[in-house]
Amino acid sequence: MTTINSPVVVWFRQDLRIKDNPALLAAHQTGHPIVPLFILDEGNNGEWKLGGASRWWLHESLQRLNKTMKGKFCFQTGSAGKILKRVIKESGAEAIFWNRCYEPWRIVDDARIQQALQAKGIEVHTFNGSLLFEPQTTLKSDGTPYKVFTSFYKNGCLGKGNEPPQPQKAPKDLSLSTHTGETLNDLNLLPTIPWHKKLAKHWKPGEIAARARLNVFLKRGLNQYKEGRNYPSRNNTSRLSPHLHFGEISPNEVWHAATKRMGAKGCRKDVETFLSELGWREFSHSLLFHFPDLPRKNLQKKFNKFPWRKDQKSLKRWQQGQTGYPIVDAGMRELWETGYMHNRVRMIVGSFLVKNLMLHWHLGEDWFWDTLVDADLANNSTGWQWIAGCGADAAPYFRIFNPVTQGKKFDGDGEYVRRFIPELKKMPVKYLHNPWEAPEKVLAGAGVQLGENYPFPIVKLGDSRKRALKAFSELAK
DNA sequence: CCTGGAGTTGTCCTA
DNA sequence: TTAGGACAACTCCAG
Repeated sequence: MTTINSPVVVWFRQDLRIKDNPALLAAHQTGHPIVPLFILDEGNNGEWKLGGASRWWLHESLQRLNKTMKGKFCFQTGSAGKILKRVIKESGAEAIFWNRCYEPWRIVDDARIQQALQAKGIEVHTFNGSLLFEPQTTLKSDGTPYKVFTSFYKNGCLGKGNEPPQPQKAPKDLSLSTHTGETLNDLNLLPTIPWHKKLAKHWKPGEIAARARLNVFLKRGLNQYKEGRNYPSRNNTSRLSPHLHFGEISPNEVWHAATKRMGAKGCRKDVETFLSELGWREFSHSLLFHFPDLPRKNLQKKFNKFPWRKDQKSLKRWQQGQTGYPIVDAGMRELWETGYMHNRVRMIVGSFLVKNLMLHWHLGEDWFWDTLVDADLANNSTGWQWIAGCGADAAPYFRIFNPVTQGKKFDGDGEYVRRFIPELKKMPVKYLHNPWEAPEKVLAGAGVQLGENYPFPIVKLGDSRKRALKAFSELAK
């Protein structure tokens, strides 16, 4: 850069933080004033437009980052390529910094933008700000990508004594430069009907809240994590997923903070299990990178002829938490109410949709995409392919979750179901997960009238299980 | 190239 | 009551 005092641009995307943000740090170290920029570019991501819950989170997160930046953020809407060119020209910037993103359309678009800017003599500096290890660096010795988690994790990214980088400090005394743009509200991220107010009751987006969440988890959730993470009414899961998705906290920071607890008495297994969840995040991103069709195409081709049913009515019931299976309905209502669902329950509702209802995994994937605050292309696609059994390292087809067994096992006292299904609040625990089997007297005593204030099961477990097993086993032939 | 062990999270039946 | 095996075969991966 030749011109003294010419600004540099930092293009923020899924790295909405100042600590351990390599692009921001590098820009800061140039000594030039920084134009912090966010572009809402919805033109190039095909059918994966930001979901409703994600839009709310993004709005909140940007608002907080803008505050950290003393209100100097430059917001823009439109084509990223065009806007970058314009902002760079208008501001007189000679360099731009960003952290890389991994959605297939972004990889393509970013490469194009980088080339175009460099052709104009602009310095472009890009960094890894979102992953412990980037997907192109973790390959088998024959140069091909891993398809099995355990090998990927143990021999791949953590192989040969590899350790994720230590997090870097937040730059002090940022020198910021204003550039005219739109306001945050102009991005129109919030819905017109204020349904997002309920999300705000359960979540606090932003970097400060993300770090606070991490600390609460380390203090209260990590102990007994390995066991406790399976029980949806307990507070053992980290709930860091949306913070990680939007880059409000870096995986490096989370990794090293958790690793420090390894020495605590009896905590080693818990820490290891938690770290492996970060490993799954890496694995998902690796799969998406190497198999960009992952969100829409069965990784195992033989699934292309699977006889998915078409049944709008059942889909609706599933979405609304009206299937008549309490643990499934509680999960779907948790999702609608809070923008989140406990991991074990995600598997239960997923298995139910794909196996018991035999509806296409894309339908579940789409619904999660729209309603989850942690909606993430890599994690969402990998998860649905796994539960449908068509992905890499997938669940065997005969692994069909029984919602009653799962409910009794992992929500034995029914606390979770009662929390999200008030109409079953008074059901005795013996019939809470299978109210259709309760004697009339018990139902009446609990104020439950099946078919009136809580539905009868929409499918029979035994029959639908057999139907799925048959369909899945026929695929092999 | 060959070989053998293994693969996140289940369920159901039988003895 | 509980523990073990069947469920299916295939692909992946390391040596």
